[in-house]
Amino acid sequence: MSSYSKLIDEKWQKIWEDTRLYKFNKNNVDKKLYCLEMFSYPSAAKLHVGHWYNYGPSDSWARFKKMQGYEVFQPMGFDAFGLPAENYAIKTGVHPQDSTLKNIENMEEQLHKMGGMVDWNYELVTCKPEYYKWTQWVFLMLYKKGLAYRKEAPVNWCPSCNTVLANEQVVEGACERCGTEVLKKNLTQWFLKITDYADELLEGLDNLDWPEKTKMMQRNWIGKSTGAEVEFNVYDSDIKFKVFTTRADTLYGVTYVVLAPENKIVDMITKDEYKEEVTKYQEAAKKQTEIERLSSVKEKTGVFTGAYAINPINSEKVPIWIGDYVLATYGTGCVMAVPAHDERDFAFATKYNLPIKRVVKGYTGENDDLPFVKNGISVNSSEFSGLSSEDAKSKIVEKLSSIDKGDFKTNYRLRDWLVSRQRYWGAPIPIIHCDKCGIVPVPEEDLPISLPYNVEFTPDGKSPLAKCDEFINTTCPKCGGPAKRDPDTLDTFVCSSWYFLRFPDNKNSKKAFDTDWINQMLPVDKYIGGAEHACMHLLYARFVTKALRDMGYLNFDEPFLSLVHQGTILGPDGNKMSKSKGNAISPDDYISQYGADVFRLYLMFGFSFIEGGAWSDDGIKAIDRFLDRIDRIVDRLQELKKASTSSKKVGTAENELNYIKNFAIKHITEDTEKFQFNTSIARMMELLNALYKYDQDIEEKNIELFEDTIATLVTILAPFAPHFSEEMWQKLGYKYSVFNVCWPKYDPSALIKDVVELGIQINGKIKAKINIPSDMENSDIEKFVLKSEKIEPLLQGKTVKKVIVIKGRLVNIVL
RNA sequence: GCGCCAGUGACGGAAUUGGCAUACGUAUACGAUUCAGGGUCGUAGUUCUGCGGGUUCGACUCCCGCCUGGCGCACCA
Repeated sequence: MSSYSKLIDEKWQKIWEDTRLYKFNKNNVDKKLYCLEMFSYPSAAKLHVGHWYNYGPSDSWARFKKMQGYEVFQPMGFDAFGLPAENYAIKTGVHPQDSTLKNIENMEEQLHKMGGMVDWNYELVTCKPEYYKWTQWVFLMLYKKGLAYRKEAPVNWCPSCNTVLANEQVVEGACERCGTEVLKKNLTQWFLKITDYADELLEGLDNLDWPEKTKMMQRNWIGKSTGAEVEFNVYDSDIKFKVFTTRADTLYGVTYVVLAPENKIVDMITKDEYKEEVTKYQEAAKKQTEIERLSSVKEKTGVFTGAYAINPINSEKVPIWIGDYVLATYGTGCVMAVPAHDERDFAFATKYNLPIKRVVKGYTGENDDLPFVKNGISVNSSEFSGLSSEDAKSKIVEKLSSIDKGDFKTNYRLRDWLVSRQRYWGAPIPIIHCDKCGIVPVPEEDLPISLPYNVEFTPDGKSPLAKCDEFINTTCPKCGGPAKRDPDTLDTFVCSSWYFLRFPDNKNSKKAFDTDWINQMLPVDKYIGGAEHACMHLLYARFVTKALRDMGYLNFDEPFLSLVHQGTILGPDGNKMSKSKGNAISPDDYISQYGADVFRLYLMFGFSFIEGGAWSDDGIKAIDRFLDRIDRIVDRLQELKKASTSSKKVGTAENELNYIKNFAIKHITEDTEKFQFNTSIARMMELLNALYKYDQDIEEKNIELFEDTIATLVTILAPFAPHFSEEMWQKLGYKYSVFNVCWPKYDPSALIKDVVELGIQINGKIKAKINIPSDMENSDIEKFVLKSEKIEPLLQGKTVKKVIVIKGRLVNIVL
């Protein structure tokens, strides 16, 4: 049995706290390293494996960096506003504030038990007025900069949560949280103009040390598309409309146009005899759920409006249809249909017997059956016939531009960020609505707009705050007349879009943060958290950072220079852990049985950090054994020191041990840097095995080397098993704390072996292994190998065509 | 449907500027132990990288096609 247990954890946690070992020293800001893990939602349940898997390994990385001499800033906080607490309140009657604060207390205690290197003086909690005051300030700044605006929009409405959802929170037409089908509803909502930054958000990705996959997701999400806008006139009318297209080269092939059913001009152009049909279709489209509307397998439908449009390039008259496969929210809400060269238009035209006109042919020999959607050579396109699709695109747009009927245009899939929620548990939007003065921002000095405690928040589709008289009624700061506060609260992603700026200056009561100080402390050097935030939180945080930079509050462009996503730990059965499946692993049970370090080590050793994988109980026992073995070798050293004197000999065995020690230092340093904790720990195990071997094989030991190697092992282990390593360090009789020791450096000369073993291949197949002095020349190696007793017989009667010698690795003999 | 990533012993996983495949651990077997069980210590094996082809002296690694799994996007004009 190991002497390590959770008692050791408690002992060192107390000592660390008493000695303030993890106090962040502001004077060393020149050596700062901001290591941030995504803060967590204070849930009622205990810390789950996911929390440990995020915070444990990240903490080890941070400790590793501290030992390398960095002044590590690793804060901890809580993303404390949001729906779960409110839903819980609706169900149980416990006020969100009460449950949230209690949960935070719980989680703080549990996080302490993990043994993280956290300076808790920098803690922040987003639902406390001293934090959300500044969330409101950020909103006001965005408003003043013209980046926050209100508009009526068809929004995603979850009838179960009774709230508006952002596009990102709708998954396959259903509410991300509760799975209920999402409906459309028209409401006046607050938006943040993230689209103003679309291009910079896209281009900035190139220089970030982020997982390629995540960058790709953001690129897709932003969805930059370059093309042209083309203006069509409605026949017999003054009405004009624009379409967006990426295939201006197919303009001669337009045989009809389609408007989204929601498009405003539909009612203006529809001929009387088609009104009934069109209205019916619009109603039906409105009733459709997102699922039906967006399903790509669904057959395309539409109705004719009776109106015609004039193609600006050839003055052809084409019918105007409406169809729900055209999205009101993308481009201009209208498309020009080229059935010959677009699959959707082709399907639609076939169904409704609309003409199909080829204007592109394939290159010689290419199959160009319709619909032919690739680039080719323009045909039937007047003076543009014969041009390549690429050339025709630009030439046609240039012509349109010259007659003022179109121009090059870039579109984005990214939409503005909808931030208002008809919910209680969030930061109130600091805006006042006055009948006389309209929208009036709350003056900065009046912040925070406090969230009242006694509010009826049962959902009925209205903002709970609207029903709270003492909150909603106020006076207009401009005219002094009676006015109402904005009844909505901010999306919690607003809270988390700037929290990393607040951490280093969390106690500042005068400003959200001090610009000079934050410019020194940021950007975050290493950001660690789940991949599920790739398109929301990470994009919003980048946007807010850029906006604040443009207002002069920051001098850097990107908040997170380097990003790592941890994988997911699955249940022992390989499925996602869940209570209902009964495959959840409770960290607490393991902590009390084995101690925090065993649990943390197992999480680092048993998986590739970014991959994750299925839990296994056997793995944790292996780690327990590993620590036990270290404990025993430390005891063994004490014994040896008492019993015998050290030999000064440095022979083969000593060189070998020294080699493995330096090999371990080198690789652990490199691997830990890259979050490859599993291989780092494997190298420690090898080093430990070498120590056991040395102890067993060698009678007269070089105890100094033996001790030095053990000390190195404990030092290297410290970031991974902090409590245990402190205990061992103390047992070895060294001065507190092991975390004040410098991370060891390896001696390159110790890694050069006198003799190396080369693999000998004949025609690429390994036939033998031969020891060769490492300084032997290639030509000598060749001679030596060919004459060696293992190889020579194999070459009898054969001609050696070629010998390839790869120094230090292998020799390949080609026959 | 499109895009990206992955597929390695019984298992978790290592090794990709092409160079001794399976480090480390688990499980298994055998041996040792003042060895009941358990623990501890030591030793051992796992014809070979999803499938088929190609390039090469040499391919887990590069190229082409396919299969399987995961993730993302999904009428974006």
